Amino acid sequence: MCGRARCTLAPDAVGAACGFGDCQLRLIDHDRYRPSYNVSPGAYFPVVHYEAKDDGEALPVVQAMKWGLVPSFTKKNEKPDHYRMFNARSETVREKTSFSRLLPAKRCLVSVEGFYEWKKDGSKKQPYYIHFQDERPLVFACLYDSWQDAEGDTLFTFTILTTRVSKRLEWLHDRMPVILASDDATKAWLELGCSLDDVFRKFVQPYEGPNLVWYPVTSAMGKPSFNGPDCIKEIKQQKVNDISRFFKRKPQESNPNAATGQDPEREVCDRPRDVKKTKATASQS
DNA sequence: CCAGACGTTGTT
DNA sequence: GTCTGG
DNA sequence: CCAGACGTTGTT
DNA sequence: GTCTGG
Repeated sequence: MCGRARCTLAPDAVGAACGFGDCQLRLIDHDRYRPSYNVSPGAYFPVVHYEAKDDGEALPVVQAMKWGLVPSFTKKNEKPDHYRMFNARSETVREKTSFSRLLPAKRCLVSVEGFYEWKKDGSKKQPYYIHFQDERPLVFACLYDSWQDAEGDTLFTFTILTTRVSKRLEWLHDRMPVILASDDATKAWLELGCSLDDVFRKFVQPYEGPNLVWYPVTSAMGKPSFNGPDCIKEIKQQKVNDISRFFKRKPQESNPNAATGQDPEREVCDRPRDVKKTKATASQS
């Protein structure tokens, strides 16, 4: 889960989403970040974390890092593979040596407008765009690391924690990213005020809120080179899907919208078609 | 002790 | 770096 | 994650 | 099916 996303956020929006709306965060390597409607591992994202200073102080910064963890112990001559560790299972992240070593001091936050997930229907694949209804950015719990290449250049990379899927999204997939949807949650992940056990029990959980919504988008965005606002433009459902549904052996049992008669594949209807800001009723979870 | 691995996804 | 396997 | 390629021989 | 490239 979570191998593609939209991130066109400006640094101030990233800071605000991560709970630093009241201060100007220092930017590191920000020129490397290219806002995009279709980002995959290997691309730079604006990442929020605490930078340890020499005097012991730790100040929050927005640093451009590549999606797809390249651990510090990677061989210098090795070619970085950003697709090997772009996700980390939250259920096992404390046991896995590659990730557990990062938990004490390499936690970070990544903010995006939304992410993509492909619904598999036989041989057909239909991508969906998943986002907050009020267009508030999502914040993912992440871990980062740095690696020195053969030339001595330092590469900063991160991985997104995943968890089992929420009830509302289980018709689509069985995994989802760990979404930190409150300032308490982002602060707990970044600052670790309480114990790791507490953080995992309280905040590293599937996001179940009803304001996380979705709609189908063009399959053209499956091509990583396809970019622009058309990636998140809602499309009408294909007839092919209706036909394949007719021939399905079993009906969809775990569909939370079945009782309401709502089509789970077109969950959100009343959203603006473009990127303009709207006066949405902001709801917090 | 040293050597070697260190991951997630989905699909079957 | 740190854990597992031999 | 998805998309796209996936091969050898001989001859010029 | 399976590997590579983005």
